[in-house]
Amino acid sequence: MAMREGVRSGGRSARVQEAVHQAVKELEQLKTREELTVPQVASRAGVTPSTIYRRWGNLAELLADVSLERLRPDGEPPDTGSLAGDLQAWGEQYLEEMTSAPGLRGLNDVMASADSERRECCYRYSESIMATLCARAHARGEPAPSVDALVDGIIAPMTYRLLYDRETATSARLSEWIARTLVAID
Amino acid sequence: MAMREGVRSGGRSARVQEAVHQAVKELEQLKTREELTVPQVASRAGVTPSTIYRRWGNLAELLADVSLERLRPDGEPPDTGSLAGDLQAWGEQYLEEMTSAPGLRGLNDVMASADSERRECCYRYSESIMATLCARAHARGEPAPSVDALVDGIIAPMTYRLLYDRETATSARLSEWIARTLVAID
DNA sequence: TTCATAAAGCAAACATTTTGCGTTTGGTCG
DNA sequence: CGACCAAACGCAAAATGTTTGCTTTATGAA
Repeated sequence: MAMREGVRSGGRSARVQEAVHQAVKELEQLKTREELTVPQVASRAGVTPSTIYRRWGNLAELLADVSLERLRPDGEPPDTGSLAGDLQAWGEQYLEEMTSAPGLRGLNDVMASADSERRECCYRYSESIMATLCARAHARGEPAPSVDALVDGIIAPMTYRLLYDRETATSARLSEWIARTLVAID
Repeated sequence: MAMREGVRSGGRSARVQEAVHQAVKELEQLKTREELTVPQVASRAGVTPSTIYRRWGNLAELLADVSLERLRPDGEPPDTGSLAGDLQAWGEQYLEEMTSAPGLRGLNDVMASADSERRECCYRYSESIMATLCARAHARGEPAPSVDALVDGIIAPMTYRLLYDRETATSARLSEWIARTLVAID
């Protein structure tokens, strides 16, 4: 009875998804984005191309789907004892991830996807991390800006620089963004 | 002698480029991005597909190339008498452009391009506008932040919200970004 | 176990992309 | 000005990728 929209969750369907994702991850390391094709992925995953086309639509969506997983934060950000410290620590690690070849490709794959929901998903990841750090600050009795202010003051310039002018996405600048954002607490 | 890299600038080459760009602009209004194909564009431009493939590589790059033109600022931003006013006026107009269907598509096309140079180009457009407004402020004897501070404080959150959470890219928020950025002048 | 149907396989039809080769045409230099 | 070289284009065949109709498999619920 709990069947809604007729989506299959377990068994073969899940196995195929897993195999295809795995195949993409493996092939990404052997080939550039340009020379990666759906038939290749299908063949390595032991699946027919039509399965991939019917499920993901095209290569861009498949890649975005796989990359979104990689972009999802996997653990709690480290607690350094202060909001500024937490932001710096988390930001530096994020910058490092995103300036690496796979991180950059992941970012691009998500940006290239026609499905805007995926980008919103990235946004929500960042938002939830900022909320976590904010909550921590409050628990410590530390004054903290709103989550929106953190997103606008730190996430936005960091992401903007990563996307538009990679060279300037540095941890030195990160410090400035943090400082500016934290002095402006109402 | 002024021939560098052997790129053709005039004559047929330019005519073909113009025809292809024109064809893309026309077809964009009749079809969605999904149903637009290289052969279609070629046919409407009176050109063979192979010409397009050899020159642009693929549809994504062609669309990004065309969209980059649209994104280029075409005139001087209006002078309102104050830096805050200039930023608000320019920003509102930019937001309006970018939340429209063609503006959004243009933004997406550039983001989907594999060529990062195009994104850097967008960055430079914004940077030069901020520089213009800064120079104006200086001429008036008004205190003004650095261009980088304006980019990080205003362009970045505006672009970030446009890309990741369109609903929140509003002129009300723009006012906040401007206020925050201008009070922080060193 | 049985049943209904979502999802996968298969293969043919279809569309797009690549490529080799001959032709046109800018830009430069004698 | 006229000849030359190479870039860019056209054409068409070949290779490759994508879509689609139909059949088969196997999940989840009764």
